Amino acid sequence: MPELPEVQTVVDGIKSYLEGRVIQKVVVRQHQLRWPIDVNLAHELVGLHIDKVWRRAKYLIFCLGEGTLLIHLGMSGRLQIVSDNAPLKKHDHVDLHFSSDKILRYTDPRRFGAMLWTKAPLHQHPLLKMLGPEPLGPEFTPNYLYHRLQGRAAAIKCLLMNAQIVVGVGNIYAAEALFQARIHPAKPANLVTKEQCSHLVLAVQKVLMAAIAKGGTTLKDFINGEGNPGYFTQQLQVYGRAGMPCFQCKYTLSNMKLGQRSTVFCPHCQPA
DNA sequence: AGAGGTACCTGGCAGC
DNA sequence: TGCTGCCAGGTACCTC
Repeated sequence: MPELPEVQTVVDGIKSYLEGRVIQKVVVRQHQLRWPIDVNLAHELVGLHIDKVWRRAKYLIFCLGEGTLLIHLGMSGRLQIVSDNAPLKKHDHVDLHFSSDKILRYTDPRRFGAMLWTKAPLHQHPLLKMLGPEPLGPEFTPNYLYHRLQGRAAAIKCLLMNAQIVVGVGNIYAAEALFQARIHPAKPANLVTKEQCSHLVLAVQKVLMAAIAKGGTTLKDFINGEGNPGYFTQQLQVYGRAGMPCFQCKYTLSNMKLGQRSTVFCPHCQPA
């Protein structure tokens, strides 16, 4: 499942190939993603030059001169550079062709992803303008987090996953960061202390950077088109380990639902 | 405005 | 074996 580290890995992997190329042809086999792909997408994109490929939150952003292609991988999306005669699989929804024998292929079994074309300035785009700071950027500081949590009674984990507070922290990394910071996931956000905010900011950055470092491994699979979903799993301390002993204290890890999401934590290391 | 719930979708798995 | 039902996940949108 693509979280921020994997999206970053995808960007790092494809940008050097894509930047400077001109889109020659677009094939859309499945329009029904999270939002339907514009029926004119192919018509709009053909002939455009890819100036820049970058990431904001979990969105991949292709700057194409007169407009922008926004791609979200949702839960199960993949972007691969493959040979133009690579065999077509069931959920290969979109291909971008260039003046070479390689294509960019978008695959997404669960179709929670999105591919949107916009000519509006990016800072005004409704999907981007409400986003909080990047977790690895200079704005995400203990002070910032502490102030954003004031007056909020919701569980800290829910706010950590709220993209208006900070982007890119999904269910896995929220659980891992709270464990590292030794904060109970259900703790009301306004009761999290300044000191805990310091630990939490560091923990979020640490788990994300560790995963990005591991993403290098994923990158190979990604380029080879083999796909290995097991990345980073060896390093997970709590996620997916409910009922198993805590690596730190051997206490049995608990599971609870917060915001409809399963949340694993250690009742001993993360006291209420 | 904030909090909680729902919808979208499919593969994988448990239980019958 | 085959069916049913639940779960996982990100995020916009709806309701209270």
